[in-house]
Amino acid sequence: MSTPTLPDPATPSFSPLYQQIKALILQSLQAGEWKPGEPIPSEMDLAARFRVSQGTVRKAIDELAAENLVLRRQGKGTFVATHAEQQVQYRFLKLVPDSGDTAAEGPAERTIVDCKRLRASADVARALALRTGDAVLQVRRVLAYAGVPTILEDLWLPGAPFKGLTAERLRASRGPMYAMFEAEFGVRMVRAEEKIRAVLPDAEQALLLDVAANTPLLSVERVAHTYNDTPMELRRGLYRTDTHHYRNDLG
Amino acid sequence: MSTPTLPDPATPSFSPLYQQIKALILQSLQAGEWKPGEPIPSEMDLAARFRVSQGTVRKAIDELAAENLVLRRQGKGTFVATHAEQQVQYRFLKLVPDSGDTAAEGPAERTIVDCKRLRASADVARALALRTGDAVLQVRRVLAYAGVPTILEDLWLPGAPFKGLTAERLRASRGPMYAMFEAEFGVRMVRAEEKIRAVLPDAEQALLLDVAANTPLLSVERVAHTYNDTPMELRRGLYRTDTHHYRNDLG
DNA sequence: TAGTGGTCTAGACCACATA
DNA sequence: ATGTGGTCTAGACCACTAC
Repeated sequence: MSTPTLPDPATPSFSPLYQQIKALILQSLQAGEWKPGEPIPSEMDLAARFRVSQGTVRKAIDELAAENLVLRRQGKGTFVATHAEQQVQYRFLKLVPDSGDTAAEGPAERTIVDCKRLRASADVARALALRTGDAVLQVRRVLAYAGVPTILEDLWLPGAPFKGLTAERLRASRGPMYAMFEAEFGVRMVRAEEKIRAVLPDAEQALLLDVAANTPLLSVERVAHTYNDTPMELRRGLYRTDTHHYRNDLG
Repeated sequence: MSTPTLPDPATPSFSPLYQQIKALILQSLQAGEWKPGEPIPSEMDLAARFRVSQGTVRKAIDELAAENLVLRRQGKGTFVATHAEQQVQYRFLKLVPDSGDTAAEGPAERTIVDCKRLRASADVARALALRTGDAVLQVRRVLAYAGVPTILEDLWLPGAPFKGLTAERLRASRGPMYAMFEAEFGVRMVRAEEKIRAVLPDAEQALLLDVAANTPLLSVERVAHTYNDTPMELRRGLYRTDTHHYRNDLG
């Protein structure tokens, strides 16, 4: 009944109480106090823990839910969001078949072309907030739909958090790669930004995607971030857009 | 002091009260009871009008604000969103210069190439929820940055709501086209969806964008909707991505 | 000073899921 | 029956804006 985990509400600090609560919950998420897919404590429990009203906790969780960090399920609880969810699988992949029938087409067939350790070039280092020459992993893979190679991806990961990642482990994993990152390396991708251009493939890329050298392709450069906006992946994708398109909703 | 504009809260219907309030406010927005840029009544006024608590009105407005239909300004009021706002200008345009310095580059130079009335083809009619052969307007324009033609747009508008739109009026208007649609035709674009592909230009397109015929370009097909998800514009853009890129944030 | 939206609380009741 | 999140209310106080 004495010092709460929290700055005294009587000294309102500078940010609203619910923002402070949100930050505290975020810290627990980041620290791994609750694992992806698991429920976090109920609103009442959190309210007691932080010595605020349930309504204040609710507003904090509302914002976390809006940012897709947690998932509310009525009657059951609030759960730590995960890329392994069936409903939100491939959250970051916006390429959809022209038919619009995502389900009929089934999951992509995935081929790991390559996975090697190397030293970060200047631009890779900049994107991952590393220093040039730091250890990184580079993965190249191809995704095919109905036997048609459609996506060629090169991705770079910081060496330290992904120590032990090999082509074999990539081939062995079933679901989305980001789900594997969560389960095996404790790295949760929370937000990403993409820069999209139209390009022509080089000879090797054309071969891997089975297209002519003059076929225009989407170049999608993605930087994915974990908590605190820490960049944890640089991904350069080449998308064929003869049977698929990149879909974007503008609110 | 008798019949409220609202179903009796004692008969809760099937959707939450705040959703019903939201729908009623939406109707007033759609009917033009308050014009773009103007304030809507205060939360207290709306609560009295609908005979619910201020908190319920607040939650309804919260959702409208999250959907960018209204804009809250502390201490001043809640305002009908508009495309003419300085801060949210070009809400739907995701092409940004590679330098990232949007401001330094200044607004685009706009050239109206063409504006004509014609009959809707099958695909245009489908996108605009019209019948093939219905009257539509077609506009073609080029946007240039620092003298470099960068965007070539063809857009189709339903004939009826845009009666009286001419190339002259387009050339005369200053701000974003969507702001002009609001002010001159009472049509507010609220939501849009885009399908993006990589393509090669035809001869005419290459000429207008001043690029070689084998230059890959982004094809951005946008359908913009007004209230009630009514499609009101089909726009096909060709973007040069040598100095700009399409930027997308994935939450 | 008055009015607006923003925060915080406390309590009642509802809808859903589980045991 | 119990516990969860979801809705609704009422009232107090804060922060910002305008006059």
